[in-house]
Amino acid sequence: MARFKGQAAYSVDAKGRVAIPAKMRNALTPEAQGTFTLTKGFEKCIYAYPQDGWKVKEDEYSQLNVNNRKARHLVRMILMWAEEVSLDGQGRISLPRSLADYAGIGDRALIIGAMDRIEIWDPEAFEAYLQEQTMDQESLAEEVMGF
Amino acid sequence: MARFKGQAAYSVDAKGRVAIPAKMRNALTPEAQGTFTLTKGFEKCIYAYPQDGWKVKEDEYSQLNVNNRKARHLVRMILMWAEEVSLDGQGRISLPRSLADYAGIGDRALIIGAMDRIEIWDPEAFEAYLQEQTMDQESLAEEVMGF
DNA sequence: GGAAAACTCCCCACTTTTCCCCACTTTCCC
DNA sequence: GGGAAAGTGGGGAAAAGTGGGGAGTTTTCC
Repeated sequence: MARFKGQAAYSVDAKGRVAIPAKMRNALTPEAQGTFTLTKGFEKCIYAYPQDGWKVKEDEYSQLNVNNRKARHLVRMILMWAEEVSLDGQGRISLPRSLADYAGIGDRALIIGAMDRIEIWDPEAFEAYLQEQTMDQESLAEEVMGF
Repeated sequence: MARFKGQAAYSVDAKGRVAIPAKMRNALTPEAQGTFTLTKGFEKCIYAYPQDGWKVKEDEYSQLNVNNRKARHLVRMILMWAEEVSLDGQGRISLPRSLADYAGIGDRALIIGAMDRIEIWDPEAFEAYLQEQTMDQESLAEEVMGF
């Protein structure tokens, strides 16, 4: 499965298209077939899963208990915003209006590799997100990874 | 896995390239394939992990739970600055602008071997770092290793 | 129901950046 | 001292990024 890393800012053209960084395109496995599934991120951004990685996510959701009201709601919320997009000849995808609006994306987008997914942010929204995060990286690493 | 040691100062050319000392290049295992992953160091410098060493780090991060807010943040902070670079025919790598800026690197760079990684410093920033460290080496060794 | 607008998915064209290769200088080491 | 390896610099081809045209389809709205 592809592992994404790095970050770069790209322009979003009048047609709502953004380039996916070449480094991330090259990290895609052939199984992904140049296709991503986009969904709402937990933060104010768009998550883009390569097709093969999304399959795994779907399997996880399908194992949730349908008899649990909260689980049903979660699956709805995630799937209702999911949309499949493919790279065009120039290595771009087009952002669905609804998701771009949710993430507050205008004519620039910040693209961040985050392991199994790519995140697409409005540059200013990302700045704001960073401001909210108070914990320094060393303490965070200590708490999360526990050493 | 490679173990790096020693230090040397090199020039950074107009294209942002620095030579990796031959001694460190020779210490690389074939598995590294002449490739490094660069990230922000905890101090004001760039960390360069050989590809095989970085793989181990990445495996740790991939096991973090994406449904945990702090874990998501940590992965973002680490991976967004991570960039893969390869040695060119002359044994150089090119420093991404963003990381060079973070480390304050201009036209000279100090390259230091630090076990499983290489550190790339601005010579003056390293001087300043040394000034800040007040504890002498003997007491340091006692505190860190003398249990 | 039909025209206009919007959207999608192909292209092609241009600019900028990256990277690969060649050449020269310096250092190292026998 | 001489050859090889290491370090430094730059030119040019190829790739990446950006913008737009236009055909075909769908949606909107009168």
